Amino acid sequence: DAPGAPQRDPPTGKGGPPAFPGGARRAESSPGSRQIQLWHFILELLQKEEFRHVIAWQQGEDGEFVIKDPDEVARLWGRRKRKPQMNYDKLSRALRYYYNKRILHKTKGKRFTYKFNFSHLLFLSCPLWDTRSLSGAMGGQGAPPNSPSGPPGA
DNA sequence: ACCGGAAGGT
DNA sequence: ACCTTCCGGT
Repeated sequence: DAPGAPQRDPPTGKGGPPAFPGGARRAESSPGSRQIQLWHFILELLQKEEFRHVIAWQQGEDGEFVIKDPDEVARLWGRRKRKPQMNYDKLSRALRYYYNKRILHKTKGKRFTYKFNFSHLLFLSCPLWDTRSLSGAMGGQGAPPNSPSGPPGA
């Protein structure tokens, strides 16, 4: 398959989704089809051999990856989101918003290099999960769970 | 290249 | 909420 291929349009129900009373996670349109998030897409590319010339894990550093072809990653992302005017400048701004969310941070001094905070991602997915039990298991092809059903807590 | 504020879109 | 667009500053 092709991660750059756009997703099918989910049938929009009528009325639209009103704000949830609890302020908790409401479905964007329907429970199964939320919009793809950038960090999901990045992981999607990273887990496929066919894109190793475009983006790849940095050897030796846990969760660190390097964008080898920024223009191509931006093109694929724009294709997925149906934003043909996407470029690396805009994509990287979106990545920068992840800094405060503690999903990503920049590896300073290394060009086009960022690092996932897997511990934080796992914690968001499952707050009771003990990350110490799999500290060594994420070098290389770490495959984090696909359940970002985060408890807001706030 | 990289940063982060500001406004806008869905 | 999660980006997209734009842009002045480093």
